[in-house]
Amino acid sequence: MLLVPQLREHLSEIKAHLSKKNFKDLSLLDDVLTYDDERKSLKTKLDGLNQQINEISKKVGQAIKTEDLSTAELLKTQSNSLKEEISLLNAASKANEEKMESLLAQIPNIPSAKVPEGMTPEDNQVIVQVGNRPNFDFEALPHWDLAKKYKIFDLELGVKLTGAGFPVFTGKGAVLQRALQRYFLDFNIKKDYYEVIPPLMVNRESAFATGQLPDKEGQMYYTQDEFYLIPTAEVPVTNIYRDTILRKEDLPIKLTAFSQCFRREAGSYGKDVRGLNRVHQFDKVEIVHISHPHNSYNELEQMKDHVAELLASLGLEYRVLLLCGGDMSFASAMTYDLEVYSAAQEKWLEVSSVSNFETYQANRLKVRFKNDSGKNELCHTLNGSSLALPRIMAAILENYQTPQGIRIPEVLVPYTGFEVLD
RNA sequence: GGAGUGGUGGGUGAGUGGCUGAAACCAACAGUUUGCUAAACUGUCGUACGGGAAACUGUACCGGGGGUUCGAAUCCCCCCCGCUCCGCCA
Repeated sequence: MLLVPQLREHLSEIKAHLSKKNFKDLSLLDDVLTYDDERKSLKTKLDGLNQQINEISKKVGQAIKTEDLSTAELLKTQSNSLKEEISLLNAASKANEEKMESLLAQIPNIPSAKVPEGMTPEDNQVIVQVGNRPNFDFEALPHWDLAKKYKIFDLELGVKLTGAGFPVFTGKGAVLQRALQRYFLDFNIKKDYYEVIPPLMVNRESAFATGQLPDKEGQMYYTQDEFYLIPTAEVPVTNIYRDTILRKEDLPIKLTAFSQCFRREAGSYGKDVRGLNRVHQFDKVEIVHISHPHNSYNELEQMKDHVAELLASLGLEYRVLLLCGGDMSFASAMTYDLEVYSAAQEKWLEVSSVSNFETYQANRLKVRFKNDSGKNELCHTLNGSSLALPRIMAAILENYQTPQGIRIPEVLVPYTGFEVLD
């Protein structure tokens, strides 16, 4: 959520930046400020009335002590008449704040100045493109065909066990999947990330704090115990620091976590969702930073470079996109997408998305640190995938295929124990 | 699932109606001193919002919500969560 004082101070700039995000409803911002004015004036009135009651109550106590019962009775009547006024104002102020919150929740994060203009994926800026694509002198198969040929994963079996979009990894495919998990984690740990294994279900508060609720409720699986299955490890991991005040020296906090991720992805069908391109349950290794506001964009660059290095180490051709305003997510201030080229599908697959949320999440999370003047200040939060497994798996299968089997990238061989998947 | 017990500031923990926004201790921070990777002493030390240029000041908050009362951390009701024992299971 945006911060109202910022909104007040930089209204016209914020409006200008938001239109870059294709956000049309700019009058919402003015409405928020109107509600905020009302909030303040109600608060002032209420505080004054409460003060009066407090003073009267003290006098009642004294009067009773000195056995001046008639004064006490008189004061009680005064207090009672104030109470009616207070309960009216209380109701008004509650309604006011709820309305203001709900408006505020509809306003997306402000894109950073560096975010390019644009509405569609075509407007994203390609920052770098690295690596070579394989030249096949045979007919290259998409990964869903390779999966059948080499028994790597089985989607039909998943349908039997659960439903569409729940792949069952089998044999060497399962080993490769496990190798990827471990390799990614080890790579992150070498770069000073601290590993956690979070719960796969979270409560309502956690889902709200990172912004999954209320807007994306339909995207999450929900259990009878009122827990949400996590759509990404970002949710539990970032929530570790919910409602905390950190010391400046603690920053940045760099965490990594492997988890299964669960997404309902309602209403998506067709070619883009074949094979592992889009599934309901998948594996992902996530990185999360809690950062000092002055350093967060530095850290965004580091995270982006970190993921790029990881992709390069797998020998995959990749490119880095700086997303344009219109293609960014609601809560992000700036996002890099990393994509690998799938030679057999002949298209780019998004395998990581690295974002700086600035204070947008931190405001809900209440993650703060003591700044130099001793005041509590919101941290910035960032996160990214490092990496999402299914599409990496797809890209490895497709790009490393030979007529004899799938070659395993060198860095993974110590983890798989075999060099060719056949 | 059954029974019991409890939720207070960064932590431990006192507090059963006004003198309690909250003792004490620990941690943290600042300073003094003896000078040596430490100890002792002194001081500071919750959060949010409002008013104010500021010093400062007001209000709210003792798991959450409601109620009783002039006045609630303290009494009543509902809900949530933790812990212990039993049961079940890995």
